[in-house]
Amino acid sequence: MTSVSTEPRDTDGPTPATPPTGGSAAQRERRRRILDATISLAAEGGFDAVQMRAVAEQAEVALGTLYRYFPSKIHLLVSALAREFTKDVDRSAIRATPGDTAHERIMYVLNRRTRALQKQPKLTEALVRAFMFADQSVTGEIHEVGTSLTTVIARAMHGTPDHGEVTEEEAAIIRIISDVWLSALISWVTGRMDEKDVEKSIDVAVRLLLR
Amino acid sequence: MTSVSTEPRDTDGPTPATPPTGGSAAQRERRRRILDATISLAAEGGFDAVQMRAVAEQAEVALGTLYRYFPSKIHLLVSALAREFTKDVDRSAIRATPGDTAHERIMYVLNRRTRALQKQPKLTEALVRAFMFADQSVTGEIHEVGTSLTTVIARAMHGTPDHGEVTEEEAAIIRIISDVWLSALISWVTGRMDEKDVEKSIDVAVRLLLR
DNA sequence: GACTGATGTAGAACGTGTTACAAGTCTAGA
DNA sequence: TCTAGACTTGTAACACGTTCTACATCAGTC
Repeated sequence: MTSVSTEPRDTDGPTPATPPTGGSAAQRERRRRILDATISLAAEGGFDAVQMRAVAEQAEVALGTLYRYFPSKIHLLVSALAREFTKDVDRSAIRATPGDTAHERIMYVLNRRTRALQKQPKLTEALVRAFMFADQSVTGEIHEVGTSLTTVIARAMHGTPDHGEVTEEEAAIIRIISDVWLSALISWVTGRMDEKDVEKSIDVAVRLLLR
Repeated sequence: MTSVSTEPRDTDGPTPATPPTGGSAAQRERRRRILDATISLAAEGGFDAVQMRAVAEQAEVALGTLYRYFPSKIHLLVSALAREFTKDVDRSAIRATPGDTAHERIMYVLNRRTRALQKQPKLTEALVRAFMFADQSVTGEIHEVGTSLTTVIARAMHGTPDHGEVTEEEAAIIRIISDVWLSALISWVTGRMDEKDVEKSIDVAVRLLLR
């Protein structure tokens, strides 16, 4: 499925590849349709239902075109995840997070997001599995997701939309919280934790880390 | 690759399936050969090189037999991981972990294991990716791995081979440390962290959690 | 308006995980 | 020893991610 060993393989220069912005209007439109189709299929049937032929058909592009835009299924799903997360970041920039303490605010933000994901279990399963399965070639998209998450938590920590300077220590804490959140999400997706467990495990982590 | 939706599919009763113990001597032997072949192929070429036909050939069993023992590639790899981890647990039971503080002892244990994994990057990549990609049907094997890790950390925390009663709080801390360790391992496998980063991120987590 | 290179389309083809099947082999019990 | 049933084997077939190829279309340039 993934081949780390092969060379860059693409000798052609100007592939639209992945950038969300840039390209003609028609291209941005196609990209949007592809990601919409991905989300829609994932929401219905999870990871397995996101079949490249099905995505291409629903997005009304040829299979080759799909692969020109997203070089693999994993890229596709992680890009979809990145797009969704970016929306959240934009929202979180609008106003301050409610809550009196950093703990409360972080829990507010993460729980809100967790519940949103839990409303669409299939979609979440698809996105989380893809994220976890991603290899080296997906570094860019993964990083984008990580940055979104970090930004949102940092904002919640400080309680203001402007993400000021975070100290080394704060950055470390945020990273750990992200790790725990993702792990919990995986456990939930794979049925090893229920919704309560997820909230509790994050709550414990935040409490231990912020004391 | 994975289908959660299908029925149990096996109507026959006495499948050897997965249990490491039980079955005839020949069966235990076959199981061992299969896991050995898996590890060997993974060590050479990582996840992609563990091809079911190749495993079957190297283990000198038919493809159908391989699937009777391990119902999917993911089961196979996670079982291999579980076997390796179990060995570690057995070793850790033999004598007390060196180190004067819980922090030191935990770092000792995790770093030792981390370095062992880093010596075989391809193998680690294969095992970690499989672990992360596992779905509901692999719960049993995953749990086995989680238990091993928890046990080892608990022992290190207390400094004695006998894992006495762990408090709720300790259990929570151990879980978080496991999460961070796994996340770091993934980041390392996918080239987003180097070896130093892995150690540091765990060190920070342990320090923050044990203070 | 014709030419050219990039982009898109349709569909075949290939590789690997997984399943299905027919026939051989081994084991326990009569 | 013979037989029934489970277990193995070898092999074909299928599904889906991915690649490849031949042709159509479109945008920009002369």
